[in-house]
Amino acid sequence: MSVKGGQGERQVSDGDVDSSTATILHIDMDAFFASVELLDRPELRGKPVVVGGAGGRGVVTSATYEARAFGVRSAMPVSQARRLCPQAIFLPSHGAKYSAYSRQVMNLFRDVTPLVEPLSIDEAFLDVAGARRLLGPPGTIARGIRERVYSETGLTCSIGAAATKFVAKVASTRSKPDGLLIVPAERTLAFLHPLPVTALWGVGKATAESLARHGLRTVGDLAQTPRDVLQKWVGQAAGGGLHDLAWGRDPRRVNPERSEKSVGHENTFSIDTGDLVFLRRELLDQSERVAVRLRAGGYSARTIALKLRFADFTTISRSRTLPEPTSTAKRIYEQAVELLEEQDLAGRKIRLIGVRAEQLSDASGDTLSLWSEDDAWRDAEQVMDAATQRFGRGTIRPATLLPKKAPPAAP
DNA sequence: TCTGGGGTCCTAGGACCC
DNA sequence: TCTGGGGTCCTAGGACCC
Repeated sequence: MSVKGGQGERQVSDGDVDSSTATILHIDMDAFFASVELLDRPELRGKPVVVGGAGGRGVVTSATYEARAFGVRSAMPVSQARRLCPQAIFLPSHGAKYSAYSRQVMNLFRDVTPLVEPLSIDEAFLDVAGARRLLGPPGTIARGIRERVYSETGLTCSIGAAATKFVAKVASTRSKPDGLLIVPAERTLAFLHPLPVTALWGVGKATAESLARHGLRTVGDLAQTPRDVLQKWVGQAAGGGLHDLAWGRDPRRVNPERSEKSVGHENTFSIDTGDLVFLRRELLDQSERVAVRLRAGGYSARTIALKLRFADFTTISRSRTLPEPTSTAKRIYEQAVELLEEQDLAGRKIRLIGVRAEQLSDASGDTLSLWSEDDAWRDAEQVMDAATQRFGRGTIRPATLLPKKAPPAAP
């Protein structure tokens, strides 16, 4: 039996498979950013299209399957992608557009069940156990979602259905693109054990190499290795986790209410710099963005972290925990600058700087009431003035999210 | 080949407390 | 004199994911 999809029909799972035990769906949009771009550029359909950061230092964020055929992959430097596939069409990212489509499909999922856990901008887990009475078995629900996603957005997605989150995730990956793969509970081990260890969520380059040194290449190999031996090789949590996953054990529930644990912004410069005035100005901009997002989410942060990446790509982070939580740009900026100025840069050039707010809590009772947006504005102006003196007026791009002169509305 | 920006989670050592 | 044991917090770094 084939699965009705968007652009074609693709058979992945056996037609008569009983999906009743595969109540967790993992839904993953296909080549999401590139596919969204194609909606506006239908003439590019069927061609290699690459979405990536503009400028000399960009990486590929999304590539059509036609581009992947040339070896183009996500996270690859755009310069390398150009060499692999010179005829590809390279497009810049449009983040706001992707967010809008993301919201649309997530809301569509919530029509099926409230138990939707978004994992990233283009994927989510759904627990459809409770939706079965109304909507039928998970396989039927999944086919319905795939049709609705395509008819309402013109985008295709792939769905894995299984008894656990982790197997559903592996299944959706193996069904790509534009596919559906159902793994009934009783077929879990037969499905998992032949797969390479790299198919497991959390096994990347380093872990795969470490496992290979011990002769472990498949999930079945992992399952046959005693748990404590695995833990010795790759660490307590990772080893135990891998052993559980290799046996299909994954008790994690679909959690629709997961909250953020940190909020940050970072920026890689087109040219490495050691100029402190420029770096402070960048920190101010980033601190503003972080603060705005904290307040929008109703959060305060107790820890502020600074991230620096040097010209040689070595990366350091320095963090400090505050006496009390904050959601103000001023405090965040002050901490970040303090951490920056404590570093002995010794003339080293910097390619990236970033700020992150950690240890988030509900904002009630935080320091926002003690601080006015006017304070932040004056503070911002001082830094901007210094930067303008240093670089000249025309070269300073305004910090886009500096507080407006109008005071914030009282809560 | 020359490496983005958004995150999560884990480890490990030291401080500190009981 | 030679030195426990556990728990929690803080910090730095790194693997990993999309």
